[in-house]
Amino acid sequence: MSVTIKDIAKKVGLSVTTVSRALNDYDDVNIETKALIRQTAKDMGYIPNSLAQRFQKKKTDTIGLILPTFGPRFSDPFFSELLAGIGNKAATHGYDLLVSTRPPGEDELLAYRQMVQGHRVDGLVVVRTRQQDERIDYLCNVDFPFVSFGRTEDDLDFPYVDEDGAHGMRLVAEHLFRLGHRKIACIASPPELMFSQYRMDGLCSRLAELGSPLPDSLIRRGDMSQRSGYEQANTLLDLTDRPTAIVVCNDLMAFGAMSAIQDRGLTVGKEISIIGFDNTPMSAHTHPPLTTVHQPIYQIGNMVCEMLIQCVQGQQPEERQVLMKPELILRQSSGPVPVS
Amino acid sequence: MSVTIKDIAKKVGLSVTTVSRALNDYDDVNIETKALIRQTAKDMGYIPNSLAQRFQKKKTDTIGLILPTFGPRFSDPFFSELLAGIGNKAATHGYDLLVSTRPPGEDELLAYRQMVQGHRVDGLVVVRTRQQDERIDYLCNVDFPFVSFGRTEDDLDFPYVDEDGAHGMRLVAEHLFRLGHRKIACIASPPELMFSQYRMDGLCSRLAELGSPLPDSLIRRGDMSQRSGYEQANTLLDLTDRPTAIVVCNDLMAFGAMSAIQDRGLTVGKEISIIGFDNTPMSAHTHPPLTTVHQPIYQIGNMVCEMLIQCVQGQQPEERQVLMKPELILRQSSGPVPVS
DNA sequence: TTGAAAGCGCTAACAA
DNA sequence: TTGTTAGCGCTTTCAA
Repeated sequence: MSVTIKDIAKKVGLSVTTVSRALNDYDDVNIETKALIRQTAKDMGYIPNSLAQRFQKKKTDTIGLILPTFGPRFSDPFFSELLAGIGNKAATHGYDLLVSTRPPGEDELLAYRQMVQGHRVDGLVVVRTRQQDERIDYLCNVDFPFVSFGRTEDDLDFPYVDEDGAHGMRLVAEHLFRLGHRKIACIASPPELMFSQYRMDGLCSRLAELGSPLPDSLIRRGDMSQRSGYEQANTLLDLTDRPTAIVVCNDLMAFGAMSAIQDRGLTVGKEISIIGFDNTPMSAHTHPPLTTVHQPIYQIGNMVCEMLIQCVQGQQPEERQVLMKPELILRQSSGPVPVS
Repeated sequence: MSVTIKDIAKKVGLSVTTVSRALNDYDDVNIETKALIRQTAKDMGYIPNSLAQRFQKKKTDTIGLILPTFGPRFSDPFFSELLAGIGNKAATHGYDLLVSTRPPGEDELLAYRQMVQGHRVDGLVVVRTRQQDERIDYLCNVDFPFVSFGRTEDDLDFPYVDEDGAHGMRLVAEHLFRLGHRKIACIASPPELMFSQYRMDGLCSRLAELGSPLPDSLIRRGDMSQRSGYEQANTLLDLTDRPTAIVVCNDLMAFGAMSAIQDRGLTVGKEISIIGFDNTPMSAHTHPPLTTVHQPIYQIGNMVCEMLIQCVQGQQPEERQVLMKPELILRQSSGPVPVS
């Protein structure tokens, strides 16, 4: 089986304590002894049993992430990029990443409990925050280290990174208004998701300020998938007084909306403008390319992870609550209102 | 701090042994005693310390996955869907998923060593196999449980799931040939990836059989990203004797290729046909929708995970090597060769 | 049906 | 500079 420090101790004729100290580079070990032990360990192919180490230290050197995935067809580029951002940063600090995928609901909170109370991870990343977020309530309650991507409604004082969705949408509103659009519709994301609220707030308030408020009759709700973007766009296109622009709360639904428009022989960016949100890599490569709001997901993953590791190691991150200013990426899916 | 079985033992006035046995549902415990203990445990909010359990049992109930990600901009829907397939299946069996992201190279193998020899996981999933795959050599050598998604060149006898890429590409070749295309080009994926080889073999051999062999001058290599699909397509479009169809080895590059064509004012599916491979959710929503080869990634993730868990638990999976037959999905990006 | 005790591999307080 | 010893929380053998 595996080589243990006991084996090494036996081989060199010293105690396990000394071996342990030598391997952990303590400086109360004779320098030659240390060299001998370390060489022997290497020769014997010793690799510490991390199960034992962790048990003993009560640290897992692992951070957890529970992805809220609905249904089997989960493939939002959002998550894979976030995962990479978190995972790569974790790796540079010697941390592992433990991932579960659970649909929101009963089971989800259980997964959090198991990670926390089962001592499976040292800290958690929470993503896709909701208005009243039981996950965050729980983690605050048990005082477990976590950092979230996103805020919540009741402004608890926990560390987070978020993008300023309201600001992003204000840019969108101004852009469309400047292009002359006055019949603007919107396909929103699920209202319980916190970012939906910020984005809608920004869009509605800015449009109202500009004197072109968004009527309820032109608001649709989708589930963030292409399919639902497609379906919701169709209900808007069926209206007798069709909108000239549709603001879509995430790129994926925007792609679906574009198909719906094109299926009717209309030209995106001419007859109808479409604006997305996320700036997924795909958005630069649709036809026409999609005007959208950039969200630096990979960097956000990096930051969240960095902050979490600081928390876990007992330091206060210098910035506990970060709000990133998004940027509007102009492409060809949005254009001047058509003269008709 | 956390509740331990010792606390429960104290509370009910029994030994830790009895508590442990009651909680593990041994049948040599008085039925009433058992009920009392379990109820008490629940009341006290006991959750076993998995660190201790695992250390003791020498099992982690965790499977590992190391994603070979190049560069920071990692967002292939392929991985997120595979991850969901593996993760969800793992969860139903009570297994955790430990994920690292490493670019192929030195560090990557080290990550494997750490997972294996540090007892961090009970088994591993290997993805994106390469021709001579050191990861697989290593795992075979140390006789560690693993299942791969993909085969290797030297046909070692290890468990895998793969899709029959050669077959998929044969379908593509036949489809284009039937549509009258004779000037067919190809944007291939990196040659060291095993699936590239199968796909190219299938494409080239079938086209040759049909009497329309693919000349080297019409083969390009990309890195699987949209950007590189765009660039490589441009080099093909610059040719004086332009191809009438381009077969692209993955959807992402196909999307890029479509943009390149459209940027020149050409119509995809009319002047030039494009065929992808993967059937990512996005492919149904491009304009025009992409003809592609379906690869059931989520299900493959499920199967790989299922097989691995069987291996880990010491059973032989009934099928050790699974090859799935892909299907051609006809959409509007491919059409009859233009009359010119 | 229950309990005492050993031990998993490692670290660390304390003693020598 | 080194060794002795205890202990992390749990399972499991053995004895009662």
